[in-house]
Amino acid sequence: MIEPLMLNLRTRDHVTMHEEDVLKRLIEQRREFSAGEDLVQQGSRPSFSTVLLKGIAARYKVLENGSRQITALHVAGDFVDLHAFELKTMDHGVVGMTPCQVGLADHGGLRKISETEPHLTRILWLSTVIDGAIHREWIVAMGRKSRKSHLAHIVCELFLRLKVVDQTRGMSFALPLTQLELADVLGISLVHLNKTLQTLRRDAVLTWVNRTVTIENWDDLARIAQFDPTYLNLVCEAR
Amino acid sequence: MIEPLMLNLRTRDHVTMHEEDVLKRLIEQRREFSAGEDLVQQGSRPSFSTVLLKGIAARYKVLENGSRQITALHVAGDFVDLHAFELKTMDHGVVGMTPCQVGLADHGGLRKISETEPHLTRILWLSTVIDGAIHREWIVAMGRKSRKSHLAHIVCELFLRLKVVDQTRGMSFALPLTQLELADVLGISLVHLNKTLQTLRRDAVLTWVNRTVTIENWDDLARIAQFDPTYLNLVCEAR
DNA sequence: CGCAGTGTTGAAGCATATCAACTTGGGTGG
DNA sequence: CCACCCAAGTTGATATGCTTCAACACTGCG
Repeated sequence: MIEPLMLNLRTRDHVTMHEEDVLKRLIEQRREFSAGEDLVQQGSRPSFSTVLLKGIAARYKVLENGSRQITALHVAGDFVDLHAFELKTMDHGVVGMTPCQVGLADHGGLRKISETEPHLTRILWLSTVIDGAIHREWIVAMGRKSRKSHLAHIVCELFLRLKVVDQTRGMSFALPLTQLELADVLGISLVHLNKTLQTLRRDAVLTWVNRTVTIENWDDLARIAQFDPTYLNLVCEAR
Repeated sequence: MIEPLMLNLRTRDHVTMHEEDVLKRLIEQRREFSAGEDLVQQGSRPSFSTVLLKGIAARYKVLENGSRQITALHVAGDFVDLHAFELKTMDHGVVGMTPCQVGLADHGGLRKISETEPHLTRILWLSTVIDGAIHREWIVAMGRKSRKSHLAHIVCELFLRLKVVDQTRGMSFALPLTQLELADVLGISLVHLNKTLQTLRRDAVLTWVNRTVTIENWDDLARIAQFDPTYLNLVCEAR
């Protein structure tokens, strides 16, 4: 089922039953990946794009010295490499942070959609452009926010993105990452991430036990993060 | 004339004469901005997108404490806010780093193109997706590279992007930014940028005098930057 | 039971910010 | 034409943030 994808898209624009049908036929094939497995290899030229249906995945690059930077996190309902339909060659890898179930969208089928379904094409285009907006927000957080603020920002963002696809419970959500993986998101060391996390716990804005984050005080968390959700485009309007 | 835009697009894919005509008719209106002026305001809902035809512009966000982070640099031939066609609301501002000449592409016209010109639509989509690829590369540089490496990376990237639109002379190009502006690109302090720059000069990989950068040793510069141009998609293939 | 992955802690050293002063060069008004 | 001014660049000193190294605690699992 491509439910999460539909929840994701319908948060931003109306999608007709016909368009939903087209997507269902596009994304017939399924695959499963275990945690730590690459969903997409850097340098590959995939003939299909991948929609995450279950789990959490990350785009990443590894540098010469072996350090890794995660450039994006993806949740159910996200295309993890729709841009590959345009770029052809993957300039980064995508790895599962958890066991992942995905759907595959053939590039031939996508091309056909771009020829016959202009509105649906714009919606798909939109979803790549929202990726870009998130990238920009991450750049701002990395460049000009404190690590504490950056971490708070990531939590705020993940909460809202997971809420869209119905993966939150109250103010809690599953965050089955290790601290090392989170450090690779922020671009800091494991030790420093650990200490930064503790400052947020000490401020009583969140807890993170049993791989589950609970936001205890959204307003304070958002204030620490200087979080403004505009960039997530959680607004349904004609595109 | 939209020459730089055509050079930009034709580097990535074949563009027919008909498509060029369509773009010419789309981008009829011109505007001029002086250095330091906003081309696009954060929070605005523009009814057109902006192609930079002359000059250098930057996307940026300003935080509560007044610090600024530049999230992208744009050169002639770049759409600075094509994503606004999809996102509707600008989540960041765009400012001219130099006097800028731009062309305006009406969103109504873009919508029409998306209905009638699928191939051209894919090319425009591609250009937003390349923006995203550049964002990711910046995230990697900010998170996991040394400031020296990051700065070298910016120089390598700008050189290749300017070469595409014929704005280089040999191994030199105009870089009419102040060090303060460059510091806002890297997300570091002005003082530290200055000292980082000097390490590159000491390594004799580049000079920067009279607002002109000359790359004295590309191989060393690229090695310091760990620069791999794949992400710029400087490859002409059918999209 | 022991092992491996994960989380936590403290200490030492390097990287970067901040503050403050000084230099340089081009532009402008007296 | 000179004196001045201002923006941009440069430099050194000090303080803070962050990394690295190393050790130890906890937990789930074979």
